[in-house]
Amino acid sequence: MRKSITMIKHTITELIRQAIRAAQGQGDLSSFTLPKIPLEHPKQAEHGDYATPICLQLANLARMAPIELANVVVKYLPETNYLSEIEIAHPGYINFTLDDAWLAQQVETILAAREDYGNIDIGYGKKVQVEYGSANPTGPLHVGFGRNLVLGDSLANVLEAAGYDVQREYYVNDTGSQMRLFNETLYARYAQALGQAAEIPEGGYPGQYVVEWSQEIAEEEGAKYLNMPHSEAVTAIGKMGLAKVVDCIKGDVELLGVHYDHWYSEQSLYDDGYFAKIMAILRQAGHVAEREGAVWFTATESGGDKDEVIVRSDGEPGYFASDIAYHYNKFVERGFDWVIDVWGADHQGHVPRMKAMMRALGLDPERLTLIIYQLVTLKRGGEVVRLSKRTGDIITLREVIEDVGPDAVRFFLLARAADSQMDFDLDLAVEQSAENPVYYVQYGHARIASILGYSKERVPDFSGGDVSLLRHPAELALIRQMLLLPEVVEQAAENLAPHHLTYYAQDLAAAFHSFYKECRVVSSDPADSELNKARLKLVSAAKIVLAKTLRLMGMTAPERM
RNA sequence: GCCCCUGUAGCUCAAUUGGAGAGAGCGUCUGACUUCGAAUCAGCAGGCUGCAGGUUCGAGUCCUGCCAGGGGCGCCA
Repeated sequence: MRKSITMIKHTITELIRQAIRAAQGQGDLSSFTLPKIPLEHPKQAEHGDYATPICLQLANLARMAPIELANVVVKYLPETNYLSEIEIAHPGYINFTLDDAWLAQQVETILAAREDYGNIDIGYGKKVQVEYGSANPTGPLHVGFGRNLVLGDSLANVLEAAGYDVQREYYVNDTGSQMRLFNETLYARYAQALGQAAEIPEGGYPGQYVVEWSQEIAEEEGAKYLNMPHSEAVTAIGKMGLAKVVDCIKGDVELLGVHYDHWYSEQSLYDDGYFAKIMAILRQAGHVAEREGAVWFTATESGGDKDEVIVRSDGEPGYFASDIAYHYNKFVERGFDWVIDVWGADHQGHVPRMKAMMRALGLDPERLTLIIYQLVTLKRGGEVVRLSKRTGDIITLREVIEDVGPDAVRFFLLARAADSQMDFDLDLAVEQSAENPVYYVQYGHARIASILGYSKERVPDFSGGDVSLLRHPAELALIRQMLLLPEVVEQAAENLAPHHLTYYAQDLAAAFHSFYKECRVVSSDPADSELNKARLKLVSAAKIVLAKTLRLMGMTAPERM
């Protein structure tokens, strides 16, 4: 059973709310409705662990100077065991400092929570689907797609920790014109492999991998498809090709530690009747129009920026037809409360139509979130690498992972906000992978494992350790960092911004390394034996928090490196 | 031409969503291994947050106009 702990941040926020209400009840404050109470971490340590600027915000509403208001609020704040100091600072901040003894005690809380530490309850078990990756199944994954995978996968981890019921899905675009081109290419390569003269089609896929797959098919199946009607042969070979591509992609994502709950076939939307269903719904509601021989979704009437073709004049449904059916399936058939799609910036123009589609289907557009991340620019030694589909010159995710390592790739791709453009310099990535901050974090974890190993003979049992002995500034600083994990999870979940984890991970590791330098954990001095036990508890807790943070980012927590 | 994203230290990026002297990593420079891992620690230097206005008690963050970069504006996905 999944557990979660109450965040001290929320406890303090609630304390402030109660104080203001109490002051209003006693007539010391005029009555007004309370906004959300902001509580932040002051940048300077002398301002305490938490601070609220609420009195600055309420000054107008309360018709009082901020500093007077702060005085009133503080008067109504009850005594607690977790705050050692509450002070009012100019021009009206209230600063809170956590109590040292209370802090030390939190080590026990973390040890008891184990891998559940960091889990919070803001999702209330809401069913959410995160759809990410979803590259066209026409070849191995390209490096740039790594950002999509890492972003989506880490976000899914975070939402899970935040208490959502998360499903991870890969949408396999196994139909449409790109797929047909791929199949035609595959067939041409197959014919070539059997010594026939064949040209790959205009706009086809010239990559070497297609040649290899066709070769395999030729070896496995022989020449029988050469004697079939062309379209029949292409369909049959395409089916085998698709299986190979999907296997290839599954292998690629596996290398990054990405595991999907579900691979959803676009073709199945047509086979299972969802497309027919949504067409009937849209027609009945008057959201389609026929013009120029095509069937259009009149998005402009549902708040979209322009109309979109559903069925092309050649009778084939377009990609948007699938998108409508797919999302209808997600919300109505599969019952997701919330769907998050992770898309590259090259699809941003499509967002307003998706929202219009939601309205047309009678669904709340808020239930669909499109995360748009900026595309990765590939560089090699400072020069932009232009990828050419025409020449088949692509750089695969797999080769970069093999050069740099999965953890370093994940950390690098995760460490920026989705809105931030980023360059991926292949030469630099290999050169600098040894300096990747992920190793700094993992080293912290391995170091603790090493300490615990070292202590086994000298301090076989530290379960009776008294954490109240933890009073050293470096010890308390480490505990303070550990206490932030639930807040980071909350922040990352609320803003759909898993990149916060990478910064937190470094701060946490820094607090540990600093503590390690300052405080001897396993000392040979018998006078320190009780302190040793307390510190072994502290580092055990730190190991839990580091491991959890790494896991949320989809990285390994090594015992040694 | 219109729409979306971005512009912060030499480089790559953060900044709790409008809060207190704008912070990290890399790089530079100075120190620290004779007991638990130096893949580490302690410290120095580095800024007119692209430019100009505006809103606000308070702006890197919001508004307007410029400048620069990326992406989009297909019966491709």
